[in-house]
Amino acid sequence: MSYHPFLPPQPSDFAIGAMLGRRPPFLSAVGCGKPILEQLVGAGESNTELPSRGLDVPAPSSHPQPRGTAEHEVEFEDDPVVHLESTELWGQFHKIGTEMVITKSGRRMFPPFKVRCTGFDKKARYILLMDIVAADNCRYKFHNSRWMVAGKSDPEMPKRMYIHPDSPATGEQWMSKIVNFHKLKLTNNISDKHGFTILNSMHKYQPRFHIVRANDILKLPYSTFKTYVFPETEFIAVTAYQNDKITQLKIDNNPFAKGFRDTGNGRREKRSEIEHLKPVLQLKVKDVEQKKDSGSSDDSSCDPANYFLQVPTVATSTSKDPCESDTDSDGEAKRLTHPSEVKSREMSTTSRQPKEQPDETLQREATNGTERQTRAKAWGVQKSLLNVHNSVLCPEHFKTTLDDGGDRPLTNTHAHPYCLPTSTFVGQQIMSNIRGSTRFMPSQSHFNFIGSVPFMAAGVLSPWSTNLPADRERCSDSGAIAASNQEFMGQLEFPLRFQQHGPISQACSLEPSSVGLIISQFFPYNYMIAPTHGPHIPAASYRPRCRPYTVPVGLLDRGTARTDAYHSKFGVDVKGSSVVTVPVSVVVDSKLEIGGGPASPTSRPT
DNA sequence: TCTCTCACTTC
DNA sequence: TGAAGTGAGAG
Repeated sequence: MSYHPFLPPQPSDFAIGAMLGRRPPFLSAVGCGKPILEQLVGAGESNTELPSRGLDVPAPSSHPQPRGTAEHEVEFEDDPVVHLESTELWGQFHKIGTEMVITKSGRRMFPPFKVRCTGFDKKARYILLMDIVAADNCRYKFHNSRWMVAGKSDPEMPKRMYIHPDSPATGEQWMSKIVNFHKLKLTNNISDKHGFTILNSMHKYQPRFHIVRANDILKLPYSTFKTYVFPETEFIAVTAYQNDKITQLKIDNNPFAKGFRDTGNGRREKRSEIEHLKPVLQLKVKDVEQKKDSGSSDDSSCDPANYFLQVPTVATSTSKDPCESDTDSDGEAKRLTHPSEVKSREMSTTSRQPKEQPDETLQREATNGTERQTRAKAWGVQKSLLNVHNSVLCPEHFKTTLDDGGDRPLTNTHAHPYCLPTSTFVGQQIMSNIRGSTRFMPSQSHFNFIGSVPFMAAGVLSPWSTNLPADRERCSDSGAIAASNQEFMGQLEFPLRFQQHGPISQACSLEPSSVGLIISQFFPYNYMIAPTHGPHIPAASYRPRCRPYTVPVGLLDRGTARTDAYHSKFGVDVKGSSVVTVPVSVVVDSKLEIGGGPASPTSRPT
């Protein structure tokens, strides 16, 4: 069975659509906390059993074979299995409700997205990619210590797909290392020119991992995609942390935030101490001055240490047990590769909590909420609060994905990706399926003349990129957004835009005259390819300051994917069998992360 | 809600 | 040594 990302969704597309940005009918406001897995297999496949406690898995035979066309059956002789690393850590975050900070200058994800791959054909070459798609069509707010739906989502940001900088590499190389996507950066800057992944704040997202068997990035648009989703990596993008527990978890686990750990000598304590010291110091200085004026002095009173001793201990809302030593200076590598340590940390974290009564917690959190509102009022942004629906998302919605609510650690099942069966996407299909485009209508000739299409640089307008604010305005209400989406789907228009040239730190784009032009017209992503990649792409094809191609909304994410996701039995990694299409604008690092292999001379060990 | 600066960290 | 990655906090 195959589908095309630009064709109207099929009835069975609901579940994946939920994850890919299309609002699923069962994921509406109240009580929408169905497990993602349930969403995945429940909507379109009514006869599909849900994995009870993560153990029972629908037999693959009960699902339509998610492979692509027959020709791809032949093409794919491998059987990739993907395992998410740091599942313990992801699980800890997921239980609370993972938040990822997005900034204008770009922020990394933490926990980092890392996978371990097996089942590759050792000799074949693969391209590994990652993208982040909207998990639903909702905007959220953090209210009363919970994430709640706060209305319809804002218009989608331009989609970008991140190609792992080692791509393409042989299966042997990929399998020899943990594939790390920590260089991927998140931003809320819609006009970002670095190739960062652009997200909307206060929206929920789901990272996806893709495997493409191809020996050349230029072949991406014609290649078969195998897509993997790890529900525990779902997160809400924020410009500032909302949940103190997430903040503390990040501080506890991210080496770069070590300075904020209570047990360290970090700035948090120092700054707090200084803040508390200020009045004391001022008084003391005053006192000293007065004494000086009176002709006397007190050396001891001039010793800052004495002032320090007079300052009460600073307590934070998420204070840790002072007895807990800070032995995590080894960095994330060690931390993330020792689940037992992570687990013990989790227990340690838990052990800190009992000192605080639930009521106190609620009271404190409510107070925090009040403080936030007060602050919001002060800054005159209360209107956003007045405009929410207050629809309550299942309070445990983050927890429900794979957690059966029992004692089973999230890790047990979180390691298993859920393949997203999709379909095969080839150029001819595009040709036969696209209709009604009025702008940059792809034609067969585009394919025939790949490589000879003139370079069309900056300046081509698109309502999906720089015009997005206008679109946002037009879609100021949910109906308009839906209408907008519908309009886009209905017209099947493929506006194209080549962004202006600009500095690119995270990635560079491919010279559009080769294949980018074609790609940019068909795929709702930016295609950004690193200039430093191996011998597979002629150096002449790269233009370091070249632009990514911004193409609008994720059509794939608008209901074109199929729903019959499935996963393997508990304890067994899921085999990739989804075949998506459509990459699109792909972002690639200029630095390599997995590596050391012969085909990746510039790579370095993780 | 968001942006910016700061002091701290890792690498 | 310095670039880059952190959350806190002010605005």
